[in-house]
Amino acid sequence: MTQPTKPAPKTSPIQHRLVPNKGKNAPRKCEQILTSAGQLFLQQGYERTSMSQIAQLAGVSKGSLYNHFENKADLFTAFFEERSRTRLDTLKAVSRTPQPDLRTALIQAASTIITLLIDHEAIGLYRIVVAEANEFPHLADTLWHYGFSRTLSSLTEWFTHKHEAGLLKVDDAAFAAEQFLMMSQTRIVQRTRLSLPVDRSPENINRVASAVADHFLKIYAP
Amino acid sequence: MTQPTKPAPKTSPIQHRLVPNKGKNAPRKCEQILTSAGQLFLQQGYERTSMSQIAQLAGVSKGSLYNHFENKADLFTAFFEERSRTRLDTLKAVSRTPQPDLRTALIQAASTIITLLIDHEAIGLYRIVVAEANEFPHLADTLWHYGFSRTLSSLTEWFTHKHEAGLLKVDDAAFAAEQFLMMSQTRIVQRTRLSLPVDRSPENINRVASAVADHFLKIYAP
Amino acid sequence: MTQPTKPAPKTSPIQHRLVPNKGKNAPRKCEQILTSAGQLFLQQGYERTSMSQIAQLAGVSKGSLYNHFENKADLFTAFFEERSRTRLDTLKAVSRTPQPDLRTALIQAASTIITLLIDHEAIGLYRIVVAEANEFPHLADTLWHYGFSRTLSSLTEWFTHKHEAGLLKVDDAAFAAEQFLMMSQTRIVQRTRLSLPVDRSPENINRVASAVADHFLKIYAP
Amino acid sequence: MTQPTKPAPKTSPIQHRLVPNKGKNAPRKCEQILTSAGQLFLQQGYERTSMSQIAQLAGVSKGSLYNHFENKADLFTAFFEERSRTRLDTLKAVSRTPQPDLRTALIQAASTIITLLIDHEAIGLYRIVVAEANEFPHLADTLWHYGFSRTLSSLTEWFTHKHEAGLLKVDDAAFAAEQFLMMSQTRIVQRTRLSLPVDRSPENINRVASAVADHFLKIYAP
DNA sequence: AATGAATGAGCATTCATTCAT
DNA sequence: AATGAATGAATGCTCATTCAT
Repeated sequence: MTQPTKPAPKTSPIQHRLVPNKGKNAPRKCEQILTSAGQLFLQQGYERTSMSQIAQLAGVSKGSLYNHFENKADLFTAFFEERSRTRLDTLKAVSRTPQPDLRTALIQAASTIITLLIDHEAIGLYRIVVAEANEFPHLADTLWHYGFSRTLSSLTEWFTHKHEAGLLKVDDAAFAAEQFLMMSQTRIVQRTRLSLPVDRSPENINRVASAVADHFLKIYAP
Repeated sequence: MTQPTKPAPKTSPIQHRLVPNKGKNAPRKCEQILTSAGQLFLQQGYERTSMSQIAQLAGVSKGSLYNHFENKADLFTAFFEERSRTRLDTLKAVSRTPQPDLRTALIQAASTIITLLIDHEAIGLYRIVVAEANEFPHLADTLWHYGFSRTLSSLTEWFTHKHEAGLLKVDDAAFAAEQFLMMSQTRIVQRTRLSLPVDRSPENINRVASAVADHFLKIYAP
Repeated sequence: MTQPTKPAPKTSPIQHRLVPNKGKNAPRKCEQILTSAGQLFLQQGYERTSMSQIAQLAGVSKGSLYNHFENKADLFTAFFEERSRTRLDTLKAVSRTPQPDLRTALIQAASTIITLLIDHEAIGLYRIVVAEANEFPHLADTLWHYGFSRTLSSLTEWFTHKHEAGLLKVDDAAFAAEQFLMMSQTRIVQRTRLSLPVDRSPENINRVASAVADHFLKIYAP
Repeated sequence: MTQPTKPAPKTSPIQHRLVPNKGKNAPRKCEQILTSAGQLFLQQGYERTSMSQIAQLAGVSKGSLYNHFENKADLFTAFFEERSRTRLDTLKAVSRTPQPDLRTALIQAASTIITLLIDHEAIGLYRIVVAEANEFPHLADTLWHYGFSRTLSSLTEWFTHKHEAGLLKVDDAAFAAEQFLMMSQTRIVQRTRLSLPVDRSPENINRVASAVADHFLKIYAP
């Protein structure tokens, strides 16, 4: 390898090509930068992360950063979109797995949501959106678009289907979905976001998820 | 303790911050500084606010800042505690006003919570806590202590009382309180925090509050 | 020699710069670069013009610049020589057009000189020579060689001829030529060079030119 | 002395106070910076001079520069105005010294002008004005205001006086003044500005000055 | 207490130039 | 000949903090 900072060539024929890529190792630099930037942005936020730090962690020169991204804000946005897309992709799959009965399905859905939302990276992304809402208003759009929006659509569709099947009585399925998402954030997610001490064990997650499911059924039982 | 740059012994993370005051206008200076600092911190966050900016807005010299506060982090903490205390004081009054029937009381409580939480300053404080959770972990304690904690106690007490009166069937009043608080944040509060467009009219607040109350009653009706 | 970063032997400071040309559109690239470089150098000066800018304006890659020119200084010199040669060529033609009487001829000569010297590009070249006199001392030689030198020779020859014809009494024709050139720069040229507001209308040019001619005749009338 | 970089206290009760000055050594820092900046700007021009260089030469920290001047452009402007004012002050005194006869006076005036204009610093200031005419258009105004304008007024007044005394026949004294100034720049000044080799000996200056005087008299003799 | 000049480390960004492709 | 990613030094400037007055 002629490139000193890159230990292994990527052989996968399928790769994301967000950046023009002539040689075979061009995308690696870009990914490397994005990965390092992400690590730092998530940990320290936008302002506390310097371009020098990113360059150093990525093992490239400071000038290289500017060959791939116009400026710090651009790099930040690129990182955020990429992470939002790849990270939250799984959220939309909530409720996909078929379950014998509705209650079990709801518990599983709530449980999945909680688990996903207290994931280190999801917390970081949320933190960033809230922190930089004034400076980078479009981050919220991105997070909403790739994150909540899809989850909500998925849940809405699901509830509508159950409504038609007579298993639930949901007049405003969209609001119900939003409410379900919100109720799932009670205690564990909420406190985790504030870095407050909280029991995040699977047992506790399941306990909260069960309560959410039960309460949801009480509200929307036909 | 949790403050990064100042190892000084703080006997309690939450305490009333009083600056020695000899002359008659000494507190003026201090207040002036805190007010200006608050304005800027809430608007731009910790990192983006410089001591020079604060000094300029407060109309004092840069050096003066350091006569009243050890450093930037100390000033920041002082501002945050003062604002949390004075601002969120009202939150604890939720549910105080007596109402003819329970549903109306719940609607009013939810409505008050929503209105308080989407207030410009409350949003700013929340933003700051989330943004600086890594660097200033004690901010969350402060916010919790002065904010949610009291509201939750108040609600818990209320629900317990209603339970004993046979008007509700609440086994875990603390969880119910937390859930009520969370449900109240559906849609309006949640989206406002992300700076997403949302209808914040009194009518819509009331609509959401009513839904919260109805659903809460469905869950906890005896 | 006089070039700061390039020690390469130049047999003469002034020489025709020809770049090897194999294909048919090779000179195109070179010209394109020189044209774009010129545009930028004249507008912004040497330091403020970056190689990236030049490459972008010329529509070539940054690397290409270095295939045609050793470095920035070399490109700058090449541009300056080419422009000096092609631009100031016309200056030598001053006094060529035959006129019925001497006064008319002098007026026309002064008028031509003024018009040429306040031309946008001539001003730019002068500006550059003066600005970079320390860093690129040979620019002055080039400008002198292609510009003033020829004009002065032409004028000197002309005055000598008139002297021999008894129409003028010029003992030091070279000094007279230099003086004529200098007097022609009174007011209009001088102020234009400093970007000061000045009336550059043909009428005013003619007025100044007439004054120059009349005064010149008063000095050197036989 | 408490200040390490300042070897001697200024005791003079009269001093230029362009910058607020509470202590006794505050103005020194400012002067020190201006002096160093001037030295570098005159030598290398605006773009090639860096703030670091200035700070280093002045013996102050880079940050200090920004306590006294808003930015590089501001420092540059301050330097230029101060130099223009103090330097060219003497120019207005041209023609002040009484002389037995007009010719001698004219020679002396021309000689003074030439000597002043080929002074190292005057050349530098002129160079800077021409070089930065696009970026800093107000420099020309400053130079004109403090330099040529006053000289021209002085000469104009002088010529008018001689005209009224019947010693000259000058209809447009202002133009005559401008012409006298321009003629004085023939050869020596002109070439010096372009860094071209030229004989700058007092004898040669006197020779040119005499020619200027004689020719001027031929033009404007009554 | 109050001031504001001084500091020097750090910031984002640009630059001319190189070199493997 | 042409490309454009890579480099690392240098740029103008800001920052929290100190300290003599």
